[in-house]
Amino acid sequence: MKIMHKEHTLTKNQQIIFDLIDKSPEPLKAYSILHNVQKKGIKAPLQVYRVLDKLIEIGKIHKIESRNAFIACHNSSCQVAKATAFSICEMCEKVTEISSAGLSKYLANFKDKDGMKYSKYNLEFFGLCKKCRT
Amino acid sequence: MKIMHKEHTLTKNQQIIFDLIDKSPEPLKAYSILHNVQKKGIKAPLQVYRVLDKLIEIGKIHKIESRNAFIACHNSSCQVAKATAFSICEMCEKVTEISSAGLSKYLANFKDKDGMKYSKYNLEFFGLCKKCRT
DNA sequence: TTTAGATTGTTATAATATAACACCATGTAA
DNA sequence: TTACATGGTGTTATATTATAACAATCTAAA
Ligand SMILES: [Zn+2]
Ligand SMILES: [Zn+2]
Ligand SMILES: [Zn+2]
Ligand SMILES: [Zn+2]
Repeated sequence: MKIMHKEHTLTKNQQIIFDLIDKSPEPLKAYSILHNVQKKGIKAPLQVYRVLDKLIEIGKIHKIESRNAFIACHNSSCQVAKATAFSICEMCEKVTEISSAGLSKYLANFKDKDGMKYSKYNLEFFGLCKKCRT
Repeated sequence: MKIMHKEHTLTKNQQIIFDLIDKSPEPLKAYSILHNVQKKGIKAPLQVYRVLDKLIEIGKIHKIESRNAFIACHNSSCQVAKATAFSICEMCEKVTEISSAGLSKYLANFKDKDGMKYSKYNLEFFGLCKKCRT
């Protein structure tokens, strides 16, 4: 199976915003991104949201729905399928993308009561991270 | 194990808003709720959001995070644990709460690479519903 | 070169959600 | 009874998140 999502050539705006998200240790919110790229010429919310939409579409970033925040993808298996899973610490808000072959296989093969399968899903686990548990 | 979440006595505002959500065939958005209860004396967004927060806390409703919408719970097993799963039709936006012992068991027992388990999670499956597939 | 598609820049506005503060009802303890 | 704690309410204002609409520009293929 050919993987092509990493091969997209990003435009200037896309590269600027992706770099910012990619080097961030935590998910970034849209207006925080805007604030950080204004000095690079990206001045309006819509410019940010358009780039975010595109980066999501090509699998370079994901949206953490429960937080309205965006994180770079570091999981080569989830990008085409848009099948994502995260753990979220409710204390410090640390977010980690889960890369588990077992989990993705289970979910991709899950059938609802009508026998319907779903290749696209988003799963968010909530708890306390290692640091916050101690 | 004693189940107590259904036993909450709702206040007037809580009952009004829960009834509205409960009888809706589709998830409702906060401002749509507001619009529909203004004739009953609930006039401000904050009154709605406070009730929504409480109803979520006691397990009577869930939030569909990817849609910013609220749906009544019809699943007796998910309310204490706040472990929820939904299927969402990307065509008609129909949302169904998934009640699968196998799925909830699998997710409750899932361990991440640090061996961490999560009793709280939210899963949203995306696809086409039966009607939209044909 | 022409054309179609994608991207950009811009202003304005819509939609979603919370802060802050005063007031009220109910239950419990002194 | 009084005092206090808790949770719910009403209200105004504001913060945060996201999209509409339109014109201009760039890029790659035919
Ligand atoms: Zn990913
Ligand atoms: Zn933590
Ligand atoms: Zn439920
Ligand atoms: Zn449908």
